[in-house]
Amino acid sequence: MNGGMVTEKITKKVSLGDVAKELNVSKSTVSRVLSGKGRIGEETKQRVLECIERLNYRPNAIAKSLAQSKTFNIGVVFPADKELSQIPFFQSCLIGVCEVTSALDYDVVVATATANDISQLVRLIHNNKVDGVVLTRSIVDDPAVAFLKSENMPFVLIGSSTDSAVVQIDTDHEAACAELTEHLLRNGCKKPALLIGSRKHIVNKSRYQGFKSAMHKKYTDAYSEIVFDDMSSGDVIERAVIDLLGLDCDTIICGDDYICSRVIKVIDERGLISKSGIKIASFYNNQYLKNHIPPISAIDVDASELGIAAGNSIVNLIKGELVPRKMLLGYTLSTRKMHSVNNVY
Amino acid sequence: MNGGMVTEKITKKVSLGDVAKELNVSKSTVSRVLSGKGRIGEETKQRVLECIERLNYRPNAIAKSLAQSKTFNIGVVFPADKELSQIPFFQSCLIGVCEVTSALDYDVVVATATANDISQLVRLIHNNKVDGVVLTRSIVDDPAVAFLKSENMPFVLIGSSTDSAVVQIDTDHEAACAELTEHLLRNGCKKPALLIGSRKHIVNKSRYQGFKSAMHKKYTDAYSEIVFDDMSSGDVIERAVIDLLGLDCDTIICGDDYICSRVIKVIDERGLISKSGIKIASFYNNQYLKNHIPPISAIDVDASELGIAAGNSIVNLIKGELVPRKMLLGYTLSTRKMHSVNNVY
DNA sequence: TATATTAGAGCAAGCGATTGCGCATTGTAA
DNA sequence: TTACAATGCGCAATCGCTTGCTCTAATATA
Repeated sequence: MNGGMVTEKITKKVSLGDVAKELNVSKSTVSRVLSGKGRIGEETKQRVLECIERLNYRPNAIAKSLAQSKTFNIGVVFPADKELSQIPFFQSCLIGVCEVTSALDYDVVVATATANDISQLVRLIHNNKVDGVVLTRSIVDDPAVAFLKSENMPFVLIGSSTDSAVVQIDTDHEAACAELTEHLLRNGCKKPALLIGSRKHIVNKSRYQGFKSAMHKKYTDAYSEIVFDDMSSGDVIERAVIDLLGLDCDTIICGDDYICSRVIKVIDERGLISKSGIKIASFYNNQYLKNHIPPISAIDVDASELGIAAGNSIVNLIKGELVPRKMLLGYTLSTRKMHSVNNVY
Repeated sequence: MNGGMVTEKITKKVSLGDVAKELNVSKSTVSRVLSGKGRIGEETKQRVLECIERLNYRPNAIAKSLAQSKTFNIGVVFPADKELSQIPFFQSCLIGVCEVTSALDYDVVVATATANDISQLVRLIHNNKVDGVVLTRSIVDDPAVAFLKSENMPFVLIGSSTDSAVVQIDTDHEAACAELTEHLLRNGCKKPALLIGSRKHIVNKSRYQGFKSAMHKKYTDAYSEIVFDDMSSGDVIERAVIDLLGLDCDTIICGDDYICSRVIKVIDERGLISKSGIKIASFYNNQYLKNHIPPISAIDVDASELGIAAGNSIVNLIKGELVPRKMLLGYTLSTRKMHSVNNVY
């Protein structure tokens, strides 16, 4: 707008003291108009605000942190395990958390972690860099949970925990899996199989429950179940599928997109979809799998919504407000049908 | 280990002053043994270290930041645009950045941004919360780049820029696309088409160059090219594919996984893969697409490697060291063949 | 032995905010 | 008119750590 840019660039950052000096008022006064705490005359207030604007003053968050012993940062733990690092679920969570916390004037600092290595998280906490943490997945005996509790650090978990003291935000996986299963049974499925990862992941336990209860309602025991302890190997999954095919299984419910993609591979390779009419269902199926022909029925979860809820909860928790101990968010059952009518599913 | 836990939990955080007092030395001394700067006698040093250990003292990173006017945080800008939020590429980048910065005692704070909205980034910078920034995608006339330059904030870009002053870390997309194209031409492809997103994304310009130069080498003009301005709509992509099929195109090179998945859908729906033998190639193809039958040839990029390089560069930049202005990292051409021999590709 | 170095450690002033307390000044009730 | 409360602001301590400078004692040099 004007030619003053150059000189402006050269000037050092202006501090609260600078604007106080400029106005011949005390730093307290400036600080108080900024924070809204304390008693300030209307006129002074306006003068201060004008000056702040004019000098382009930006409060230094670090100094504020030190004075208040708060960081205004919340930590997000991001799984870095090989088999999880490709799942967009966490990415969406993160975006959701950022969205709310940013609006509440908090920032998000991330630490990656694996099931065995939480050293980045430990560093973060020990350096006092965050006021609270959100965990984005849950495993049983999670060392991260244990650590955060021992450090007395507020945290919320996206997922479920057997520890009723932790604040949990989750999809109702049990209900979701039950609903998916029932849908399949109502639509011609005779002998479904459930293919999920290790029960170390609590989500898998829930799904297993949902699956069983749906089968039970139908008074049938004609199902199979397979649980892997090591999802990272595609080969294991593929062998399991081959086994299932030998057991007259007519539908495979996959625990996540990764499993689903491997299942598809085995079936496609053998051209079995069209021949034997074996069908596939899944959870979380992402945009790639959504385009699969024939379509896959799936439980869709809005991960960014989980992130948003988690962000709100952790901030409230930090502020000492009451937060629900367990929140269950909705899901969507997408039952996709073929456009050509003869393969309704 | 012992029963002292309870009392330890109750005690307030111990500060540098506490350990100084305990040892009857000055705070400077403690500070200096921690930082390694200044002259300290060997014996005192040992005493201090022992005491730190005994009292379980953790330096307060905030106070350190204030004293040194450094935050030891680096910002990572994460795209939140709808069509990008599902791409695991950025997630891997992030993990890579975290890995190095954590080792160098820096933390990562993320800000999401879209092509139009960089307000989270602005907040981050204005609050003085980071010492440097890494951008994870490049668009022409990026407002984020302009902003960071105007704020005089060090940053590196994962991607390429026409602005030769910015530090860039990228895959050689031009070479990669040329190599992929040549591979296809050598293997029976007669009339390939390039399907990429808007040239606002610099990566697309590069690929276009690579494609053209490969075609030129082969002295052929028998190609089609299609560029979308709006990748977010799957319908647009699908219509484009139908157009291409009408043009006798025998191979489609997709700019990314999202495009690829839509292309696959159209082709699968029509059963064209087997019938007309149309083939698909892609960039970045992820674990889901990797399982596709028939296989897809693709350029693989190690995103976490890009993140690692970016993390190193930004830290060096912050420290005032020299960093290469432009780094090109490797890529892998995965030419997948069918296991059944009659469809080599 | 006298003098110049140097090693080891402390003092105190920052860094840029927040905040409890105290002191005028004004408004209000007695 | 007097006493008291409310209002508006400033003083200075504090948060926990860094760092330039100073001082002393030990060591090296002449």
